[in-house]
Amino acid sequence: MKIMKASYNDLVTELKNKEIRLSHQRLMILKYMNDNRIHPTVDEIYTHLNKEIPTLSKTTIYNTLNALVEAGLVRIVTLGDKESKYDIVTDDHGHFKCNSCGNIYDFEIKMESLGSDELKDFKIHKKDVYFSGLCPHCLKKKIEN
Amino acid sequence: MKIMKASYNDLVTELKNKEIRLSHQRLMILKYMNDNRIHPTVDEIYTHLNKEIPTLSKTTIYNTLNALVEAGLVRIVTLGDKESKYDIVTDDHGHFKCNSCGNIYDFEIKMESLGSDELKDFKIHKKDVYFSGLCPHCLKKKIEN
DNA sequence: AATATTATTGTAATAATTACAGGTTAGTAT
DNA sequence: ATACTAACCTGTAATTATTACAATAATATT
Repeated sequence: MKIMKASYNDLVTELKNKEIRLSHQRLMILKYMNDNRIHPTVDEIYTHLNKEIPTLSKTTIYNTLNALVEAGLVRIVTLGDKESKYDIVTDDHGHFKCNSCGNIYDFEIKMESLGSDELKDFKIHKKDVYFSGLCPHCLKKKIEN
Repeated sequence: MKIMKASYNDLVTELKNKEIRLSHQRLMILKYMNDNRIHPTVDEIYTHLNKEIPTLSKTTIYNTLNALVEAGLVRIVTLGDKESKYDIVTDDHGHFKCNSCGNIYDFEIKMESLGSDELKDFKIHKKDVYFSGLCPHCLKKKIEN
């Protein structure tokens, strides 16, 4: 997993490598994603960054995220909620969603072991593994009550 | 996988077991899901059934599907599209979505092999595996052109 | 520093899903 | 069979995430 958080300069380099033009908004969005590994929604990004950039528009966040997804720097996580979530960790890993608190937990997974004979003639571009249930924290709470 | 298609009477029994009241609409929707294993959207169900039940409302389809999901007779498949898809096969299996033709293919998968130490204290209710890429058919077309 | 290209912003449009109220139907008891 | 009650169906309106678009602003290059 891309656990290491990148420095500001690294982010600039990443964007340049992908031929994405630099802008204050884009860098702030990418920096937020890099510093806060919480699979944020557009709204969460907006709420947070709006304090620093009061003129920020949600459209910009959508546009930026779409560009980052296109460039492979960010992945969309669709866990059945209405709002899409965005993940800066693009290496293969699973997502667990707690149905009680809503938190999302990453977990490692051996994607190779998922190969299926039925798919031998398919070209697989993307593999997503989503689990859901109760996290240890909520499980404990539930037992106590 | 629940490959066997159920008879009409089986469907009636299934609903009664889950304490879902019988109605013409519900039975028709369930029958459609049972006969057409295409992971249909609400709109597809509506378009098809509207021929037989001209007064059918989309709200009814939403309500019915929500009830069926609640009862565990149907699963929602969220593959990044705007519209949700619904799957009557509730046994564990993976979904492959072709990015070219949009078709969804089921494939078997050993969900047990997906266990992760990191999740040993989690209560897992649901496991979803989504792949995407190109199906053999579209792959062949692409090579030819 | 000037210019051309691209990004940002705000508003308006789109579209999936849900809320709601009134008429209808299914299940049950008589 | 009939009547009754609770639940369902339907159509419209509301909600909400995302995209489209046009005018303004910022970025990169010469």
